[in-house]
Amino acid sequence: MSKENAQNPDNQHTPDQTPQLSLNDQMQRRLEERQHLLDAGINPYPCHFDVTSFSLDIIANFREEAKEPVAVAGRIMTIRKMGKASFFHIQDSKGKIQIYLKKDEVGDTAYDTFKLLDIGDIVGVKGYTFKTRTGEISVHAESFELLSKSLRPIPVPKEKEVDGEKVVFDAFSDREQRYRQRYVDLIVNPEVRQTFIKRSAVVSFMRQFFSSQGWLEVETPILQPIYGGAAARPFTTHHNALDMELYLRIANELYLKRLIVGGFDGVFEFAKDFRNEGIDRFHNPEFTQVELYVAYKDYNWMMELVEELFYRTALEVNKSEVTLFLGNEISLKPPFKRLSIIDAIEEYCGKNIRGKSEVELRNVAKDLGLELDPKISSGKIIDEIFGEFVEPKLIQPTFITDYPTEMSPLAKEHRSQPGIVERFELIVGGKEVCNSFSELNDPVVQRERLESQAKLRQRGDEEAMIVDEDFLRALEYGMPPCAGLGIGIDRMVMLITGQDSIRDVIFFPHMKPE
RNA sequence: GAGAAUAUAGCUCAGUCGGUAGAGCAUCUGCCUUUUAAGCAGAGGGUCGAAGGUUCGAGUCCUUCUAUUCUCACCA
Repeated sequence: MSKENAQNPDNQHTPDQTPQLSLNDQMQRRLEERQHLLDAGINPYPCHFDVTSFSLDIIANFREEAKEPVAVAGRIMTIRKMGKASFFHIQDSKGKIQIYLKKDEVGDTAYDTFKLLDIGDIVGVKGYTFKTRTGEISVHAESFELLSKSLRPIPVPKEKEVDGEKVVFDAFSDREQRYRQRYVDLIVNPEVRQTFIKRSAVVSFMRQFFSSQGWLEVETPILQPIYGGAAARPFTTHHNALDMELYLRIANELYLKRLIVGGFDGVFEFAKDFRNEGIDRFHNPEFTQVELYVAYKDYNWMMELVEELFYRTALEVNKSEVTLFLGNEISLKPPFKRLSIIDAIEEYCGKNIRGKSEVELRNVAKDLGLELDPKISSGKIIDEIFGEFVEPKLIQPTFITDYPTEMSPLAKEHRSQPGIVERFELIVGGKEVCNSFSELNDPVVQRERLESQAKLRQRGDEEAMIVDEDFLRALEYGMPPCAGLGIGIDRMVMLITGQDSIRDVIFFPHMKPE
């Protein structure tokens, strides 16, 4: 599999050749058992096994009168040896099923081999279905086969049913170990597996939803010579042959809009984006965002699309429009509340800031007890007030609309109100989950906006955007009116699956080296 | 970047006033042919996160470091 193995034909280590495994007594014993198996002519790592049935299907389709022949494979999770007969559970991709193994049925040699197996080993079993005296649907083994010997002890928790509720003892719960060794987490914590299955279902449903509208799924550069489309610091890398700096994308917005210029009616991309910023339970340095651009539409149309998308995704994945997120019961049933950012501040702070000057806004912030950086201007002040006093209170899905122009250099000026743009964010549980606007398509205005960003940058704002001449050239050819949308997939999955940390919806969250 | 908490057996955790390491599960040996947190009898397993220091003596007290978790800051 790996290059190291390919270069090392002698990877049939004997125990004393593998000091890198840092053996404890349990691993030592398992290595010895592996050797015993090899000595007995049993390959502990054969090539294939023909599976005919899966655990939960066997249980679902069980009929008392029929002994169905089955071949199942999976990892041994429990063993109960009772002298000349044994019970064990194997776990496959769908769940667990009990196996019953009797010495006088499989033979002495096979039974002795079975006694060398451990919790964690992967086996294939052929036999027939039956129900035990205590009523558990099981497989009566006629033969079994070791498919992979496990060398490390697996922290399998003990489970007990109390009044139909499953009680778990000594669960593998150390977060650090769970994230660093996600494979172990997935083996022993079934709810973790379910979360990631749901994540996959969310993405496939969205993909199907977008595709069925006739929009095109596309791929755009991750390595970008000029990064843009968001306000964030990038990761920088270097291309050797070209001897040039490249940036890992912080967004793909500007590339997708080039494709709208190119004549597609709708394009979307599920994109890994990278932002060189802090890590906490809502932020991972690489995260997934879907961006969607649809020609001839505006942000009002997009709000309706987002309502439908969230609602239908919840129904599809959870069979319910209700979800528990950050301790709150959330309903994703449309319509979602809509509030302009100015109205939201009035509603939650009792302050009318409509038409206020920068000095007046500063006084409002002061009244509310907010310390402000003296350098920031009106738009940022409004954003600060909103972020501090309003956003955390928006628990049920709420569209916040009509942001100050200076905070949104890629959005189109509002059709009837000066100084603000046609933009919305969807806030759920006090957190932003998506961002959208009627896209700015006037190349002259866009150039002015980017140039004023460049000035902010010169004054030390590291997150201000860079002038992207090729993007402006594309707009100069003419981009139709267009609605754009970005949804943070990780946060959306947190919402749908009820997880309170982004690390619980990303298989391998970023960790410092061990 | 700041603060708080945590780090002891494969897993989950105790460990008192500083006196030389404990439990349950897992593992090993023996018994047990429908068990299910199987049971019964016995056994092994520890660089107490790392490095210094105080002390006759440190899992325990002090200092530094590392990682994780939470909160804040930064940030969507």
